[in-house]
Amino acid sequence: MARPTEFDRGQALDAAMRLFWIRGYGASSLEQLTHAMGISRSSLYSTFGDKRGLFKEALQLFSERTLSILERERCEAEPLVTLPRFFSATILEVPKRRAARGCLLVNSVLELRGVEDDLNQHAAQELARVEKVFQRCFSEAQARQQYSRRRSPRDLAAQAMLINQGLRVRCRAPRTPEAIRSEIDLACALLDLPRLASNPERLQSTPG
Amino acid sequence: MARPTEFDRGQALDAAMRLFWIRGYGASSLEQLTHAMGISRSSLYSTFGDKRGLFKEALQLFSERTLSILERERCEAEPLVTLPRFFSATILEVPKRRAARGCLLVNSVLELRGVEDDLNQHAAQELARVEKVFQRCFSEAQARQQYSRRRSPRDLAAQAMLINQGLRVRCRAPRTPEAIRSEIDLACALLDLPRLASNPERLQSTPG
DNA sequence: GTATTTATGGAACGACCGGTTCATAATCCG
DNA sequence: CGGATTATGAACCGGTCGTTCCATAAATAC
Repeated sequence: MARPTEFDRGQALDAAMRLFWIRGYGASSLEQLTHAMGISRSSLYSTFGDKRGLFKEALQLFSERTLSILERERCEAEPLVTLPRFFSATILEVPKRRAARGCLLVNSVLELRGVEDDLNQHAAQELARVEKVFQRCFSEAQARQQYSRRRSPRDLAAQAMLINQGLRVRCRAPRTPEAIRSEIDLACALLDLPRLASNPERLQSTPG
Repeated sequence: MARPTEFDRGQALDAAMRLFWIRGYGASSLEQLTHAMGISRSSLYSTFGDKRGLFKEALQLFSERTLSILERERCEAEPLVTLPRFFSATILEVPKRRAARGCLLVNSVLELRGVEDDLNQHAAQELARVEKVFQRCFSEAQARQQYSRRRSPRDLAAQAMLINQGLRVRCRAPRTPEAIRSEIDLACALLDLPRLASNPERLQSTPG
């Protein structure tokens, strides 16, 4: 046998994902990455291959976290409130700095088109997985007679994703928390979904 | 007197804007910029100051072009169809490659947050000017009794901008023209705006 | 203990970055 | 033509990029 790895692979990947989330792929330098991850360049390269490999895993991690939040909300309450609660959970009920990161998948789709097209496709595919969960929400809501059947779940999910992406763009622009809150309400109204309860926002000031 | 400038400042700026539009700010190197603009580094620096200054002017140029398209559509037809026609003019009735660029302002807001915050603010401000025109469209449509007064023009403009941003994200993801077309229809439906006529898409294959 | 295997930190790589400098080319004025 | 002025291209700057390499540290097997 031989010397065991000192760092936690999952923790290191988590830190890398957070940096990519804030600064994007291109603007995250190796020095910043290794510093944030708490490991050396050689460990990074032996563990994740190269910067692109690390980024792919970060995209995957982000996608799975997002899907798990979405699935949790979907199981905890009626399908009709899944999306509003998802918006709230990922935008309002997080530290302000974190909300300003937007969505790593959306950020990556925009940054990498025409520059790193395979990474762009990777991000777009993961976004499609999210949209599929949106679709299931509308499908179940219609089955329970809680939502109009005028449109197919597929179209509704596309509309929801359109609005979700709009919200993630808004998050990256400088905006007050009240403005964000108001835009989430407007977003829910567009989709004929119930607005959030009056005070679900447990905003924290701790960085994350 | 002295030696006259050889290149056209406007043309050079236009070429720079196009490169920023495709590759973003960070991924556009000085070498690529000077090559695209057809001028040398010294000319670039004596004319535009530095890369940031050039980018600011590019943002401005893009914003004014966008606003002029929007104003043109607003004057040519009823305010109710301004937005659908704006979507069509900027997404459908352009070469495929150009549509894939999305919107420079949206791209910049996402790329530069936390990296170049003043440039990010610059882009966000220009987006706000676009939203103001959206607002005027809804205001006029309501005045002409062509649109419900249930919401204020301000809220309606915010909703329209949300959807506009969503569409610009979609444009940067790999999608077929038919899918894009369908999403524009879904976007218009969300806003209770008339869908586009059956065949307004004069798609070109020439690069631009 | 010794041999073996693997992880680690840090130095070093070539390439390219944005930005600057400067000698030269090109124009106009007289 | 000669002199003044300005645009231009190419070389150069220090710095940073992503990546590779290697000597060393740390663990197990014998």
